[in-house]
Amino acid sequence: MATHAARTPAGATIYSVADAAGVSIATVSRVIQGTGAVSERTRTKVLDAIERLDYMPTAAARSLAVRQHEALGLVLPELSGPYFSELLMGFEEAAAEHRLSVVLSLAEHGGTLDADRFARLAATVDGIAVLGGVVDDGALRRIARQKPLLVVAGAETPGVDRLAAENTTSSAALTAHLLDAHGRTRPVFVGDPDIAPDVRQRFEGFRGVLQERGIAVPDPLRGGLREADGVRAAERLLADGMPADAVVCANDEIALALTTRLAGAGVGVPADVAVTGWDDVMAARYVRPGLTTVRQPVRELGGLVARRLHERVTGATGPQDESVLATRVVIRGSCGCPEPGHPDQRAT
Amino acid sequence: MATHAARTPAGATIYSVADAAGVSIATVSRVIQGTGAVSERTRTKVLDAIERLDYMPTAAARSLAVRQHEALGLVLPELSGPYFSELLMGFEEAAAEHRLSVVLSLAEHGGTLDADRFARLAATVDGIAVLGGVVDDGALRRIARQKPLLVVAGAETPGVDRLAAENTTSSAALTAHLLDAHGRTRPVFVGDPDIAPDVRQRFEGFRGVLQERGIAVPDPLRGGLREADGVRAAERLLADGMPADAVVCANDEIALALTTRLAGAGVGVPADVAVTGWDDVMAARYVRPGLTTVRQPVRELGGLVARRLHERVTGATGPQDESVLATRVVIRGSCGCPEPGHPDQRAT
DNA sequence: TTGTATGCGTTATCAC
DNA sequence: GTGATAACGCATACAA
Repeated sequence: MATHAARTPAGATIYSVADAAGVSIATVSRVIQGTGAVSERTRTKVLDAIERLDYMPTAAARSLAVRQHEALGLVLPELSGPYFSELLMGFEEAAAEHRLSVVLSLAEHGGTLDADRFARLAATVDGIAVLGGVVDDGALRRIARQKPLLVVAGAETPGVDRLAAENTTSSAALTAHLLDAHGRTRPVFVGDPDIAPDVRQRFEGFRGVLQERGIAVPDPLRGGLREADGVRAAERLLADGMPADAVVCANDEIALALTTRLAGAGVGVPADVAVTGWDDVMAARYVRPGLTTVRQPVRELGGLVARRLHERVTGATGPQDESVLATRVVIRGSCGCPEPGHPDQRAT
Repeated sequence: MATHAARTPAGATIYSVADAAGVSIATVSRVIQGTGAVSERTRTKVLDAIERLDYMPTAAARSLAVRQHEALGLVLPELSGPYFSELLMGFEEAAAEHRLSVVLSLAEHGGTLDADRFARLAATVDGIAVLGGVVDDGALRRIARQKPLLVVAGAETPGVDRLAAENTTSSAALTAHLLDAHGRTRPVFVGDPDIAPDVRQRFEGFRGVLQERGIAVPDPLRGGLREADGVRAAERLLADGMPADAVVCANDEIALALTTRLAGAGVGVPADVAVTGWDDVMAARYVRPGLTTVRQPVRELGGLVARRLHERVTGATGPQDESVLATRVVIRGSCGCPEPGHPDQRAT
């Protein structure tokens, strides 16, 4: 049965509580916040009234009075894979530690959050974190003038602070591993550098190693970051007569799907072609061969973002930004290394 | 550089805009909301002033005035696996369609959200959805008296509306499939029925089929829902001399880890023992044999929850709740069925 | 079409 | 220790 709003038509306010307790609203406010001195006697009277009336303060009124929303905003793209979930968890946890609530906005599939929704979000929070590429630069800068704003794993935008996990170096390490440890000579990168800043950085790491060694850098196989894109990349490779003996993929979904599609065509991994991914999703541990990939401290990143934002909001710090968190290459069998005890049972 | 708060020390308000445009705040409010009639001339004047001053309305003030937060709350446990992410996405999308923002609270690992955080969340939204078991009944009922509250996939609580995906029937179907199609005679359930209402329902479906056929119902192998719990379950089975030829797991993580641990001990799936999971995670499609599991319309569920909540908030509907969404058994190789073209490339 | 005035439910600054 | 009372920034009924 619909029960609410039956007992208290308009909801109890601080006034009704004050009335019921026979005190002023100032006193009620004092006992609620534990601020100022209140006699034990009146204190219990007030608490009693609150209990009886099921009083629940209206956050909006408080926000208006203290001129703070006590909330942080977070804008993410689709929540696919463990990356965004982890980021969100870290963010939420850190926010909660500061008694801040988190307001979440998700961009529609693959696109960017429309300016109107973004503005409305901004109006309800004290600071905002945005995943790179999910909001266009104009809207970004417009909001940045008004409230603390952080871009996560995004491109560098003048006047906007940035936080990210390291990409270029680990991509270079991965690529070098393929060439040096496994003697691969025709590596190719799968992923569109223009789709996101971190994909670009991963490609840059790849490109750098090839150039160092005087290997011609093949055009990346451009496409999205989902399984279907991995299948497509595999088919393009197949159609071109497999012009590669190593494939550095922008993420695990692509790598997994590509590997399977290749296997379906009789191309073996890692025998015929080595494959690597990015993110270390659960499936990377369970497939055979295990997928060599890169693990990012995503949760920590999320926490760091929330804390930084809070610092900005409270004005507790200067502009010491542009932090980059270290990542870790996880070696399994898909690059050609001997498979370590499979699967790696340490759940992420 | 920290740029905000430099240009507009206290932030522009509707008053400063009215001043700058040479009109009253009522007019400003009108052009902002598109309510009432405003001459084109003053309209542009106002829009101009807004632009110049970088005016951004304060949501709290509006909320106070309209007596609505225009926001929905969502309480979830840890965001592991695709289940909660999907739910969240469906919820957010539907909320956005009604121009409602979503504020999210995550319970600390495995525990319940503390009453204080829950109350504070409730104070900032118009309605709340809570995942079953994440908030204790007392707090639940207390809030339910004040605001629309929905429990997702939870136990039935008097006075609290509930929404869920179907569990019992599909669990029964899965179990019957194992017994009838594959001639298994010693099935066992892995998961703790007391850990969550849907696990209980899955066990009930399992139990029902066994009882129907006069098979003694073995105690469930109790444990959590993570990979480590699957490993533990496998080891208990191994230690007991494999008293089962079919294992119905409460979710895919458990099933995957258990299968791998069993394989490590020389027990083959599905040859020696059939295994099934729940949720259809990505890894379920990529392992060999593919994992037979159950797919739930989680995203739709999330959307339904948000819409229902919005109906309650706007008072647009009566108490026609207790909806249950249908699920679908996904047959792959781990139950003993011939593997269909692997993997099933239709990304979820 | 536009302006005035009041209310929304808190917090906080004063007096007492 | 307690109580008036003025913000806080917006929406809106009512006048003009």
